[in-house]
Amino acid sequence: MPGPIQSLSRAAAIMRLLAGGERRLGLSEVATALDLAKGTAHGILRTLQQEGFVEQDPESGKYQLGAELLRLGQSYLDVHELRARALVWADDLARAAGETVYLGVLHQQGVLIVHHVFRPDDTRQVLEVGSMQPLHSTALGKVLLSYDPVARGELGDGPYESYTLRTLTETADVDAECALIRERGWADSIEETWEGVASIGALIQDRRRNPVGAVCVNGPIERVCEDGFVKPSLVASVRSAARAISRDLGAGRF
Amino acid sequence: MPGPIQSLSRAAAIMRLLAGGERRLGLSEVATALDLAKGTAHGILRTLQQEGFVEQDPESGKYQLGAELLRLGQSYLDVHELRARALVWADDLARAAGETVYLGVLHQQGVLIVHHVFRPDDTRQVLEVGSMQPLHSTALGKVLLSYDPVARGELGDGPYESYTLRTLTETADVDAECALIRERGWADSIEETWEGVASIGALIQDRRRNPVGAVCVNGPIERVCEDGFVKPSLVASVRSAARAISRDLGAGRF
DNA sequence: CCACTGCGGTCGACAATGTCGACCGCCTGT
DNA sequence: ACAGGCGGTCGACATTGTCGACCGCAGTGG
Repeated sequence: MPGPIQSLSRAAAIMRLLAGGERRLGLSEVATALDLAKGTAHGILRTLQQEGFVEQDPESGKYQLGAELLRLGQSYLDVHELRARALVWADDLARAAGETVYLGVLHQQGVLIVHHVFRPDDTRQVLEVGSMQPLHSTALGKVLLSYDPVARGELGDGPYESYTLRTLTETADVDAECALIRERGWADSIEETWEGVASIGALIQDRRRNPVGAVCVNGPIERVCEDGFVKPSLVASVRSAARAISRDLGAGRF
Repeated sequence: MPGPIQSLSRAAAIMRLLAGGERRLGLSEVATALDLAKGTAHGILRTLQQEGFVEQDPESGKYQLGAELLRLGQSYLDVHELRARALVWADDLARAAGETVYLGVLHQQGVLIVHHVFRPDDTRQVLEVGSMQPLHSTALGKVLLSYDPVARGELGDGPYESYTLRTLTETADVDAECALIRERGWADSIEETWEGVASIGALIQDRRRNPVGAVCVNGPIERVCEDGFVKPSLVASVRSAARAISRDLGAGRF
């Protein structure tokens, strides 16, 4: 049965729609947005609600995502092998670098953050686990673009979204950058996504040498850079952390 | 169409199954566990995989939960009104009490942790957001049991699971405890779930005075208790935080 | 080395199933 | 009081998901 199950795809589309709009959505809004008959949308929403994937505000009748998704998302993290192996290394890296550490994997057209170590002893920070970052303007993303053909395929062509003056928006520029990254073995991103923020990333491979994710350190440009370039000592720390995690995954038998 | 959509319910069951077993599951395992034809299970898994809810280990062919669940789970938190309003109050409470703070809502037969403030300046701790706690042996759970008839209904009767010597396992004992909680307006749990750990919880209501969740402080018995009882000052802090959050939700118009 | 057994995956017939659009009652704003 | 919008229901229809037999492969024990 090589066709996807229609009702399931539609249910997924509804959940993505609910995740996208920051506010609750009514039945009719959902139906028209996805071009479904109201009855059909209602049947799907009813089932999703029953299963806990969607909740309905009893006052307004509008729908939002449900708690079961949080629970299952947590289960995803529990099983995630890369994350489990990387926990301790990421911690060490954050301590050594004195900066925030992210661990990301390719997901659809972006990088999904699966682990986040707060910058040691600093102000309050928000946990980024579960959020997405763009492929073409972050260190994590550019690492994956450089080594994972699937990631490059997902990105496609055409001008990419610009976040700052330094964002690379042209296909040719990004591809050239990726060639450089492959050559030297690490990626950086200096104010390409957020003003004042720079990061350095490196690849994580599994036992078959397939790219499975990336680590990066992330911090204010004043602390991460020197004379306009990222600090070599930080690059070394990130690369050695990435190698350590890869070895832990079984890629280390050189 | 008052019947749930079969394929959707089955897909949900598959995801729950994958979330339950800590290891990856094969197609046949899934099919037999849920009493489905292999072809049917495969169709559902294929669709779930395509949508990112399930991933397949290309080596072994076995299935596990997918990254999209993490992303959607995060979106759930983003929209969650109770959590958004409670963020700052929970922080204040943690600082004032010097202990871990949890924020939980009823979900199925347990309490789902939707926010977790780490104990201030202490050792490394694991984030509990997304995990579940039992209803009958935690401060959060007993608060919800006492005020939310739905929670009481979900719990059912019969001896409950015992975690320590102090866990209440009999229906009558739990109900008596809940009556006491309603009378005094707060719940505690001293070593009823984990040895050496005590917690104090209070109810959060929305603008229509419906129970929507609970807050608690949680810490080692030596710091939370005095002479075998929880410290009154902590009780006061928790209750005032719960009132503050409720007021923020619109319940405060007395 | 080769049956054998288990796996994940495919196929096509069948009818159970989800879909559709008209309809209902309710609430809100006019 | 009315009109217009909402969420929700209903029943006929045929599209759609389901089923069980089948395929090729990999590991295994004789």
